[in-house]
Amino acid sequence: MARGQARGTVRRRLERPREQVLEAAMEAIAEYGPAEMTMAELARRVGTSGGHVLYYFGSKDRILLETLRWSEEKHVPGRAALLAAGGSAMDRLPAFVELYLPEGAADPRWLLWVHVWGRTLAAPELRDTQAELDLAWHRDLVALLEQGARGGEFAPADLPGFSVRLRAMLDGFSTQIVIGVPGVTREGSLAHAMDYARQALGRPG
Amino acid sequence: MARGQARGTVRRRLERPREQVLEAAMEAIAEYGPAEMTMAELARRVGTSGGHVLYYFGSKDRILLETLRWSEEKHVPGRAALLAAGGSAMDRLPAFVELYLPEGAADPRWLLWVHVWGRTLAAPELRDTQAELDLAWHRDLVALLEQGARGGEFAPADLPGFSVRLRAMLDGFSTQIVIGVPGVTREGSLAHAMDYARQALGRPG
DNA sequence: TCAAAATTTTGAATGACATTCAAAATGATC
DNA sequence: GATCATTTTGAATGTCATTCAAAATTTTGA
Repeated sequence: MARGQARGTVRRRLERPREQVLEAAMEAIAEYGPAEMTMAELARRVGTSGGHVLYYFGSKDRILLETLRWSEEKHVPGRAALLAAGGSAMDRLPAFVELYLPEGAADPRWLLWVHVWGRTLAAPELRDTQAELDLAWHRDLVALLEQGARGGEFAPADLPGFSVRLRAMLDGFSTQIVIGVPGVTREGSLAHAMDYARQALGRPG
Repeated sequence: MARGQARGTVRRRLERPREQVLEAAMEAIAEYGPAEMTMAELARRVGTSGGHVLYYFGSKDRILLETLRWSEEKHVPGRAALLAAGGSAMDRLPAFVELYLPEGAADPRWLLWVHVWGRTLAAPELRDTQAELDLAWHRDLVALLEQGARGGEFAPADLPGFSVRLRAMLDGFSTQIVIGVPGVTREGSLAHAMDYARQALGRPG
């Protein structure tokens, strides 16, 4: 996974340069958006030079991709807790969806997703990481659903298929939320998603 | 709608400059993608100067937005025919979905959608047109569904709500198709969408 | 038909950027 | 502590969208 950034070498000036840069990138993205975040500004924030940031990460695309990964990783514990919590899966599903959706318009994590989508054809090396991050959500959603199925909460169904469909729907809503389409909210999107989920997974009887 | 481009003035050099530019833009986007299409290249294609294209359209954002509109307009007749065709709405729904989805990876219409999403926060003037184009799909989908409901094909339900959910799902699939996520295809996405539709609109009885 | 007025068209700046790179600084190794 | 490897810098480079003043062309009104 790592690529030479962390192979045992000791750092000189910057403490945890990777962390620092990604954190600064996230802040800059929250302020300006991914396209408007410049190497110079990012360098200024971590107290180094633009050239150095690029020496370290290789390209702006890679910085943004690593920032997306870093931002996605923050959700892992929350999802794990949700999976471990026990109880009704259907009752936990809204919390899962809430983790998935953007916090609101201009949520930096989702700004990154949309930005990275737009860069993927030109920079196909972005694809693997996206697939990997997506798979993490898929796995955990399917795991949650399987808990529900095992517990008899809903009829045995094509759970992975449902996960694919639900996440596609959530991607659509998330896109609209993050770019600020008027009238599309986190709450409304959650309601839509749960409407679909209840219909698709409805009680066995 | 028009803004001074077409208020009765006679054109000089270029015949139908708007059409020509948008057509050329579409071709360039199909070849390079929206971000990589340069003003210089676009100008070359229509035999004018980069400065002129911008004099005419104001900004690259506006060109891309107008190109998206132009590209969307091509779907209007197809949708209208579908609505006028009569017969089972559920049977016509797949054709609607096929119109909605990208033709495949790198479909220029969908490259434009994704690109415009990414520009929307920085250029909020893009929002109205997006909403307008989206509304056209929504209206026609609801109209098709209402035909089905009137014909007793499915139980009376929240048709507009279903349209919102289905199109969110289709947006999610379309994004993945257009950026070339491996394994996500037009056919699979159609099947997913119809799976949802049948479940949500299933027979009254 | 012609001259002023209006519009279009050009192409050369401008200013922002990501990226590259050679040189300088710093740290590791023996 | 001298050599080697790595990191860091900051000044080019090259690519763009965008701007703008000047030139070309068309329209208008007599």
